[in-house]
Amino acid sequence: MSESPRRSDATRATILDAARRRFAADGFRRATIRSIAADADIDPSMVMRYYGSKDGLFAAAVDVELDLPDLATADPGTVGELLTRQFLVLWEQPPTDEILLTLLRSAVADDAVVEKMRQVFAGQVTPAVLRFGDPADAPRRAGLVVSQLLGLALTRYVLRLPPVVALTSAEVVAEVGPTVQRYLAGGTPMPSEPPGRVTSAG
Amino acid sequence: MSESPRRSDATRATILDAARRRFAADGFRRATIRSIAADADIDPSMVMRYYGSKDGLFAAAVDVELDLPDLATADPGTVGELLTRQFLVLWEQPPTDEILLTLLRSAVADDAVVEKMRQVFAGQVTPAVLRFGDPADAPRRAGLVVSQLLGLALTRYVLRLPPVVALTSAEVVAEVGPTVQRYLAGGTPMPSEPPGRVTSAG
DNA sequence: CTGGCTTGTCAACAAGTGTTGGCCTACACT
DNA sequence: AGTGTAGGCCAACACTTGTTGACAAGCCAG
Repeated sequence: MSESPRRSDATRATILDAARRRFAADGFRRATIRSIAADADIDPSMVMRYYGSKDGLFAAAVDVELDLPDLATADPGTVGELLTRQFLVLWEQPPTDEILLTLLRSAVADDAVVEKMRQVFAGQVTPAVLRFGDPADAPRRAGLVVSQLLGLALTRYVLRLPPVVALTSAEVVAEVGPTVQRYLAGGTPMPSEPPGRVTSAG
Repeated sequence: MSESPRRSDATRATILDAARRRFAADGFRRATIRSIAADADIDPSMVMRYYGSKDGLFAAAVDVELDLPDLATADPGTVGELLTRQFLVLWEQPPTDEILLTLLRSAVADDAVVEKMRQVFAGQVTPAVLRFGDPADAPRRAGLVVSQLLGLALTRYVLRLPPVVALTSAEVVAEVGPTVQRYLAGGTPMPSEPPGRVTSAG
């Protein structure tokens, strides 16, 4: 498969790198082929030649592997902190930091990217949670975990709310970790139809 | 103050209504003046005449008053659930539902809207939290609360992750309420230098 | 050196954008 | 009725976008 390394591989990589930065900084729609090409110091038409279209370039730019830790072998008591800490690493270290920022920024504006995020959720997050606790509950628990962690990413890396930015990594783990832990452990406080209890909501 | 009601007030309102819907559905950049005008069944130039520019229209469309409950007079034991429930109401009832969706969708793509969200945070959320617990800690606690609640909105109303969408309002309150409660109560579980406790995090 | 293929450049297209000015219509006031 | 003014529509501008095709330069095999 790894055929003769083309002479243009360097250009390809340069384009992809510039694209990741631009997409992360501006989101899908604001980032233009022309601006990406300018950053990479090449002609816009080259982007088209190597990636077919802007969509093709984007797809190549956001191909991500989260490499979540194996929750099955983790200490059940601190798995929430473990996952939170790993999440911070993903968002603060290359190359995933720019990719995730790109996904989040663009997902909120483009339906196609929303689908991509659902795939990441279903294909990488839920399976990780599946290896911990009751499998029947896994999607629900994964959803709750993601609601907290993506909210953290949103306020810390996109909206950059000062108090959230000010938190150190250790503080984030100490504050948010227990929340993730509780969601992962999954008390299922009150299903849809409790047998004999009173439902306070209609 | 309330001068003679212009004949065009109805048109103005129609435009604003269509704009809110379009902005909420498509975000700032995708929503075009032309599409909004088409929805309102009027000419695009009318939008310009009444709102000056697309930015002016947007500013008018996202003017929002959250009307958060007074946490000072609330039951301190269930304030987390109260705030979570109120948050759900905001996101599921007109007219705030479309406005908030618009803000969230657009904030992630436009820096100007990010600033607007910071203003809402600093001007409406933090003051509400300020009326509960230690004032010195308020921004930090408000940030954590918002990280959870905006993450909930993101996964439930924007990304529409199936397990999160499937939750009933009561279930959301039951699951997320305690998290908000814990953040609001603000144990400051473990600053930088814990006195004598064992820290499992490095 | 001479072909053929890759790599790169230039200019242009078609579509869609926000925005503007001119013109027609219809109401309100005298 | 006549007239001034506000409400509304049409066509066009200037600009940016993704995308395409023609054409020059550079490398490699013969």
